[in-house]
Amino acid sequence: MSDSTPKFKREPAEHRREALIRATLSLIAERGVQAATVRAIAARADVSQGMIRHHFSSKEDLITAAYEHHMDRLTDLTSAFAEGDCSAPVARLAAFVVGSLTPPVVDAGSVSLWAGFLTKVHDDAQMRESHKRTYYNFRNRLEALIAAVLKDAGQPTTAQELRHLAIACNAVIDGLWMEGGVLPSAFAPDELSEIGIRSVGALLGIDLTKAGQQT
Amino acid sequence: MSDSTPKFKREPAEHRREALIRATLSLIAERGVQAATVRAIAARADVSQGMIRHHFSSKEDLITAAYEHHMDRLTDLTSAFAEGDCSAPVARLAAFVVGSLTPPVVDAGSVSLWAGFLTKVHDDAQMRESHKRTYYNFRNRLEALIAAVLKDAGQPTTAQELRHLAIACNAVIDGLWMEGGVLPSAFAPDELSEIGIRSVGALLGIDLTKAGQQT
DNA sequence: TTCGTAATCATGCAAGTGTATAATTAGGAA
DNA sequence: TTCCTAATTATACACTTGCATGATTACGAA
Repeated sequence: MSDSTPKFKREPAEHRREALIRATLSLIAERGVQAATVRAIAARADVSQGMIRHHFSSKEDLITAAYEHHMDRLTDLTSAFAEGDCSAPVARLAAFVVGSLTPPVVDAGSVSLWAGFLTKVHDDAQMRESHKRTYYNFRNRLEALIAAVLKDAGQPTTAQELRHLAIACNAVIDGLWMEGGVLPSAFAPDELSEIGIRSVGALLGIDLTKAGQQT
Repeated sequence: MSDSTPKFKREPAEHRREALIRATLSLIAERGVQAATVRAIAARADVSQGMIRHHFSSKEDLITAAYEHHMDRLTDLTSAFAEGDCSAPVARLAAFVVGSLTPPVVDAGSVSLWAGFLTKVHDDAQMRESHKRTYYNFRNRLEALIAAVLKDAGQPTTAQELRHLAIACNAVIDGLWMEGGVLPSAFAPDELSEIGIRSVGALLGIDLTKAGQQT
């Protein structure tokens, strides 16, 4: 039997894993967690449903992997703003804030995705660990930026004070990010990032508005 | 056929609805949204599963009703703090913030519940409307408290400025509330409310720490 | 070329889902 | 008391879910 066209193609395991994760994320972002069924994911990735169990130990495992991928991407996306050519600490912090509060980081699908995963954090230990990791990852980057800004401004701070400031700034950013994603119509364009810049500035006692505008 | 004990009792419709909503909320808070099945809810409410369709047009309808009930309760719980015997605006605002950031408002089940509902906001119009209502309800109460504080302090403000401050304060509170519920071990007792008090104070340019301690 | 094997697919299964339906029955009205 | 009706239950149905199984098949190694 001479086959003309192969019925399927063998891919490196890593490619397949990525494809399945991408399919999962797009599905959840569009139609919610409950829409991410084994069959739907396989269909979107253009593979048979058996592939999920072959490349992941369970569907839950895939979901967890997708969550980590998504959160890491969000953090990276935000950090990329701060890593720009601007060298002054205030400018980098301002860029970080603006990056967190504008598309594509602020996005309905992203928030919905995040909320869906949050529900699993409650009873899944692995998920909780994953959330903890990404939370601290983001907050620690923020704390480092804040420390640099304060040092640059000649404002001495204790470690505890710094920690509190990072927690507070993180909270404003998270809160604004969330509402911006859920109720985009409730805010004017650039309103969120403007509020973010001013709020973080107020929390630190430093004016970030000039640094924020130049971005 | 002489019946000794009745096989069931007839209850006013409102009682049954409340019982079903309570059962739904406790179930979701404990084991997540996906655990809130028709059968599980009925079992917890000690009724047959047919009751759900009899008192609500669908399971989704029950879920929505439960969501509204929960969010209204959270807002009421928080507002109750501000309505205390303290008459000074700063004290009332401080009490509002502390109330938002301590149990029972800060609670793992509450946050998980809220996150579960948030995923539905994305594609269910009725849910989105409900979320919008509760969000504005909370934010407007906060804005009123802020306005009173600023007026009391003799700080004139424009409407837009007031709006921005309310959005920002709301964001910090939301962010802190969320992380406190999800990662309770990440914060010392009273650390959240302390950060909240200081942050809101910094945003408004007013010291709330004295007013916060007395609560 | 031949062949082994791991990747891939097609199919089936048991459990659980929301909903529909008809049979019961409590409790007030006549 | 006797009925009537709406609240309540019990059961069944059609469908979806995640997972397991065994048959295929691509593709590198020998």
